[in-house]
Amino acid sequence: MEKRRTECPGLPPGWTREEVTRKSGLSAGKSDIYYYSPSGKKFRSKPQLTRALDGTLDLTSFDFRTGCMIPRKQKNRHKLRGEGPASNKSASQSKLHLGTTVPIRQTASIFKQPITKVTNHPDNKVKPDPQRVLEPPKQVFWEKRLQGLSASDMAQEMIKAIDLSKLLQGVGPTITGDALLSTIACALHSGSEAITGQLSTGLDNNPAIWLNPKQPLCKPFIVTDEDIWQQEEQVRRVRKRLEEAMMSEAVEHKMAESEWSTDGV
DNA sequence: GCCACCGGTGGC
DNA sequence: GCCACCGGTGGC
Repeated sequence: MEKRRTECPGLPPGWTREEVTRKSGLSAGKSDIYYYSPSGKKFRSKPQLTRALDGTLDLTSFDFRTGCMIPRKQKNRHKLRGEGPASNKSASQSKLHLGTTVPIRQTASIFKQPITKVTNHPDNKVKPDPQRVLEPPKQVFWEKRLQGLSASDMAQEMIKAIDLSKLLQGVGPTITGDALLSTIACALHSGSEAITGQLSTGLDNNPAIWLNPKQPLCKPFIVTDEDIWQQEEQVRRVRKRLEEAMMSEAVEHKMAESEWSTDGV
């Protein structure tokens, strides 16, 4: 085989390595190694590659020819973390940097990579996940855009949030609002037993009183059938509004589509 | 003008 | 002597 282009395990997903065997001339039989970025740019040498991946990946221990990370030698146990195998520093210089050298990860493991399942089967191959490669980068703090938003129905009328304040009350002076919700959410997700709240009395006045760590920091409460029904009803109303909204949008979409098709092409 | 391909050489 | 790296060029 003269040309081989393969995914490279030492580089981020999307980068490929190619080995081209020289066919003629004095150097016939020798081969050249090329790397291709996900965008298709070709790289002919390690310095070129290093410049392209600068700040993304440390290629100190990257073997350009094989495409693998060279494992650090275990012989010299005094060698500092982050020092490449080609380090020319003398022992005394190394000592000066003891504890101040910022460790640099020597592998590409900060990137999500396909996993090779090792079996005895010789045809076993790495199967990259195309979905992950195609995943678009997220905008920084994109979640922030959702902050402070409230749901509203089609008539721009705000949908009232489910009101738990009457039913659930925190214990102690600071357990209100978000803190109350957090403590309940935490108990819901971390434990499997029934949530009863703190059963000890006098918690508001006596800071030394025994708290049950398995229960949220709220007063005992009873959820009635009426409470459950009210919540369900609220969810039903929201679902109905959503359904109506989606239906009307689908109708609009259909109309726009039919206009487009009758426009003539 | 681009680029695949091979030659030349500096550093080891 | 080897080879990583890069220059140069012929073919398109």
